[in-house]
Amino acid sequence: MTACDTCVVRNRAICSALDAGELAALNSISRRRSLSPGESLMWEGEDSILVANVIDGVLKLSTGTEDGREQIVGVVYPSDFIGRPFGSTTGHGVTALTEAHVCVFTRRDFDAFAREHPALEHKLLQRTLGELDRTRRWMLLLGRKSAGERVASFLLEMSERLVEQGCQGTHDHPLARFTLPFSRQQVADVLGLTIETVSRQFTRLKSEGLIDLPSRREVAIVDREGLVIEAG
Amino acid sequence: MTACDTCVVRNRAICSALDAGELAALNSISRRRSLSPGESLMWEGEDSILVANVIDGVLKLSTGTEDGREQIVGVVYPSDFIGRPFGSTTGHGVTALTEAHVCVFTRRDFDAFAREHPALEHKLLQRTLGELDRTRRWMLLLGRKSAGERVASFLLEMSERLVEQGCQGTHDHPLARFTLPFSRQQVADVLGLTIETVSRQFTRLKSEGLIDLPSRREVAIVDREGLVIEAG
DNA sequence: CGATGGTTTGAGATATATCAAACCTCGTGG
DNA sequence: CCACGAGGTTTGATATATCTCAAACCATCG
Repeated sequence: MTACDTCVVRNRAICSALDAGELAALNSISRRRSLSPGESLMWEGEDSILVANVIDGVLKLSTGTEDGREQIVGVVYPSDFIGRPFGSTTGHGVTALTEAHVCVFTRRDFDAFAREHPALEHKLLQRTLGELDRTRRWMLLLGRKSAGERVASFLLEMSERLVEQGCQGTHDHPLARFTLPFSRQQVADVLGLTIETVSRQFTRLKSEGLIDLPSRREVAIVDREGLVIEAG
Repeated sequence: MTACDTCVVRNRAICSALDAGELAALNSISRRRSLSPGESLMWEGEDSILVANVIDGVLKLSTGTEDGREQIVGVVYPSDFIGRPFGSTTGHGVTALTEAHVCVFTRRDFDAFAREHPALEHKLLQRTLGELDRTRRWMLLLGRKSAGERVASFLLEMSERLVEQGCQGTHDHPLARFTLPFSRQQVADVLGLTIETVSRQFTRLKSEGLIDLPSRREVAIVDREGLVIEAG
């Protein structure tokens, strides 16, 4: 009985490419780790020592300029893969936004294992291609969208990605209501805006009846149609 | 004697993972194609039918909003891979910026071939991971940098990526002078700015002695140090 | 209850966009 | 050979979205 046997992301993470025996081998080089909100798993520019799978929680990937401006360049959810295999350095830090559990490997071990398991590499390739698609879509937002469009797009994406993926195929209806894993400042860092601008857009969308804000971290989408239009 | 035998990117593209026999098999499902500047190889939102390797030339990957705003989300050079294997649709158009030659596969054929050649998939994974890194770095530029910083960063990146990679390892000195494969409008579409702002930054950098502009498409980097500082 | 950290609101400053005109460059045809 | 026109580029004047700075506000927790 290994940790993998009870792993909740067993069927969705890249590990799903492996059979029982292979999984046992992978398990033997892995280590579980818990992270509290704000705790970092890796730092920008650091030698790429670790890679990991997200079991539980939400983490941000972020870079910054010398003078302290920050940009969140990615957000990862359960079953997502973290880190830079087959490379020497990580271009961004990885920090937990919520309580999180990850399944960690040293890059050395993981690289070696992956090279011997093409099915695993295939899953990783698929995941990486998907992440690249998503990242490029985000570039349109950062390069060309207004503050209002950015915030609306952001809320829609959140409502889609925060769905608790039960093992059974709960067929991915976007949420009408959810708790943001981000502070206002972090939302600003995702969208390339300032905290004040984000706050103003939130209140505007609320006053226009498109969303509701029951509490600081909670969002309810009242008029999804309208929000889609607002998202440009 | 196949087309691959004389291919100039033979040793740099993902094909370098294959031996002579495998290469012959790959060659049999490939097709060469020439593109003139402005010609498109795929369109945004289209079913993902083709993938390709760039042999020669520079191409842009771009998306846009309904109301006509455009954002270039990637630029590909010789030996780069184009398209979305293992996926159903392409999220961005692919258009030649210069005369270009590509080596095209149907996605069906390529997917099948790749699944049987792990070494090829491994190369593709490495390339995709690198592209993801580069794209995320670009997000910092789009989200947090000023117009001046963007243009300076752009020129530095150009000077690094336009190096003619000879077969022998000409060890990648960035160019002091090069011809832009972009119009001013396209530079604006890469940087998320307007054409006027780009133009003004070019003339400013020139007047400050950091660069020279011998002609519309040519750029000479006079003070690389200064440009790096300017890039933020 | 008061302190603290995050958030919202307000007033003003500023970088970039927008609109418009002048300016090159280069190819075409008289 | 020169005049012309067209497309792209630069320059200028103004508008505006977003940022900046500052204060008020609000939940939370000791």
